Amino acid sequence: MHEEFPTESPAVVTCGLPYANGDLHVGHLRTYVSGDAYSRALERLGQSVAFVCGSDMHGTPIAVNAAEAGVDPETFASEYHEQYEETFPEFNVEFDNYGHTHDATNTEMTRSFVREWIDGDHVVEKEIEVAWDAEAGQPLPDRFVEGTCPYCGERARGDECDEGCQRHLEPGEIEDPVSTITGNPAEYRTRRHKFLRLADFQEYLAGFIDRLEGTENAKNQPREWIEGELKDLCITRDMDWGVDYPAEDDGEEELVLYVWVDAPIEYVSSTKQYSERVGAEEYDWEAVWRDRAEPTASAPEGGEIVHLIGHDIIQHHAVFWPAMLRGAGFNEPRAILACGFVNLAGEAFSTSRDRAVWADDYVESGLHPDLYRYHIVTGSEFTADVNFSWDRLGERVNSELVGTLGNFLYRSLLFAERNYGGTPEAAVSDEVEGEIEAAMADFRTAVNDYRVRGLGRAPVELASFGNEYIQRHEPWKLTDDDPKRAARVIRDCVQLSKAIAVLMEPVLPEKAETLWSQLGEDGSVHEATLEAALSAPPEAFGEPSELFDRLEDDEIEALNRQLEARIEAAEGDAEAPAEGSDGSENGGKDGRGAADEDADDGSALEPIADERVSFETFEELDVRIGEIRSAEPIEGADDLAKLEVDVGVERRQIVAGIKRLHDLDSLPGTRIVVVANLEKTELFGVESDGMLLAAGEEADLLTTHGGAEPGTRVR
RNA sequence: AGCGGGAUGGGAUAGCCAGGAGAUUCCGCCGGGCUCAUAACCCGGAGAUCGGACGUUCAAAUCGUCCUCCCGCUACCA
Repeated sequence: MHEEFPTESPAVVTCGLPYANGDLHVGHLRTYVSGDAYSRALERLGQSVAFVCGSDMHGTPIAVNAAEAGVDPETFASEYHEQYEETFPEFNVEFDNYGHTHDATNTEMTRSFVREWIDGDHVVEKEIEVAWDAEAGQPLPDRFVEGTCPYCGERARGDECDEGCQRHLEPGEIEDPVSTITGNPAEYRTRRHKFLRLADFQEYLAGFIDRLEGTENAKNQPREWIEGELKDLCITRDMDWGVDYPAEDDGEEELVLYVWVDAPIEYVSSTKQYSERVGAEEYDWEAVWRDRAEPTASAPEGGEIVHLIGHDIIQHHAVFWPAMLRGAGFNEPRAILACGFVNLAGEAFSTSRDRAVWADDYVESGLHPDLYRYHIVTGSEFTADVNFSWDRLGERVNSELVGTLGNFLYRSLLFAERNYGGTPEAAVSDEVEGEIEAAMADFRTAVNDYRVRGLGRAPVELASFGNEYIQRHEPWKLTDDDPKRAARVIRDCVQLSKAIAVLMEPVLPEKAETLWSQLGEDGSVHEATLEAALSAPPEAFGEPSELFDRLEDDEIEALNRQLEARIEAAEGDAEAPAEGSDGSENGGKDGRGAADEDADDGSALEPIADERVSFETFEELDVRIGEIRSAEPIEGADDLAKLEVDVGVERRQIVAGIKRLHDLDSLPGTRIVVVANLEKTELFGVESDGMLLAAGEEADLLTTHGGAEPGTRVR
């Protein structure tokens, strides 16, 4: 549907904005390295391309964490912004422009988007009830309120019943709301908010999703939203940290735009900044982003917009974002590439528990950035989740980069330099030329199919062919007997080396540049196009050196030990989940704080509550001995089991979260302790009439010591 | 619950959209070769009923239906 790369019109490649609220880890870097590699690959094809990004500076978590740290949000976010700017180049991720959402370009751009929506009559105002913390004197947006789900009775966050029925909750719906900031009950106040009427774009989005290219997950997942009913998107928040809503009258001065409004617009702003720096003749941001053709009903005209993101934010990019662009008369994304997450031993990183491999860890390891790049880009399919392991990285570096790639290049160039002082005079064989052409074709296909992984494999496969080729022709035996043939073989190997340099540039940019100069080339491989793979290298070049060093076992072991110790500390320990581990500097990273469910996992004992309850209050609980009669898992639920419990006077059906923690078959006959007069509720569609008591994360069931019969009251 | 992704020799992973001999690459294992090269490189071998069942087809890892298990998303996590 879209024209193949390279196209006449300019392209822009973006990466999801890092949220300026914590340190970067190797999971984040997967996206940025992939984006960098993809953008470089487009350049090798001769595509005009800008690679842009910026820090996401707004939103409630930053505001709250800044307040906790006693600084203003701008200072707080700017520190992380500056840190990111330093970190990316350490991984050879080189943005053409790296801005942030709080700069003037983005603030103005965002407001102009919103004005377009208002002019196009896509914005509606509604009065909604928002949760309010009287003590803190502030509204409680989104996750800063917790309470009880009105539908299923489970504990829920303000915006979503995350533990129970999974329903999205509108502001005001949640029962017994409590502020996660102060722990006080939240009250409700009526506020006027602005909404983007997404339904206006329903039909447009249906067409868009059919045109969208990229990874399968990005093309398929949004269909659920687009084909369903699109709710109005609340685009304002009661805060003072953010981009001010462009007020046309009084009374809205306190509203800022929702962080997901100004964040993606930074893609446009950052491109504009790049354009302004290099000049519009060199790169014109409007030619990319503006829909300048007659706005036909279907596809707009413009440049090629390619977004690389983590697969957690597909919806924002494939539903809200194109609607936002469309509503403001902008071009739409051509492709979205959504990558999988990096895990540790099958489990997600937990930044709050320091269960992660941080960008700094890698930098401090002294390993070359290109090694990480190669490993993360080629180690698995882009969309798949992947386990990070130093062992695996070491194995692949030693066998593929040192053994196959580095070794071929070194033996070829060393042989060429010693015997011919550079490139021997001979023609490249048809076989080798064909092999290089095939590799080039694979590379082009990988770019056009958005297979980032394919980019890194092409050079190693060519080197593998080279090793086999040089072995088959044994030039070291030919130098005396048949010098002409030897020269031809080495000429072939030198050409393969040059082709490898070009092909490896996207994934291994710094190493490719070193190889380029070893070949005696002037200029930079970063300027070369794919065709250079077939042009002759300079006649003379100097003695090469090994491009990659072997990673020694003890080096890897040391990194492994560090990581294992950290995982252990994160899992088992009682000490120091949040504030603890490495002091004040870490305070920011724990920012998601109370809302972060994995922060309070099997950790320190919580203090006994200060507030005492009266004996009468206690008496209100009817706690009884029960005996489990049957226990069966609830299909589809991860943790829930349906129990039938004999409480003496009657039998009760009780749902409990013990599916994974106990062997259900062995439970019948077990005496347990039950709160018998708890309100009935429905969990996962199954009625639960009572609650069994269990201790701790492992749900250690409370039972009896003597022979108390079912139905006996517990006091 | 809905949606998305996944299950492939001992481990890790390709292949699936466009069906064509049981399949890629890396690690590990066994045997051989070579010595220009970083104990590297090259060749050969053992090892898998491609998660399960049914179906479509001359032909299924690949297409369809159902099932099991894992991971993720569901509007503030890359």
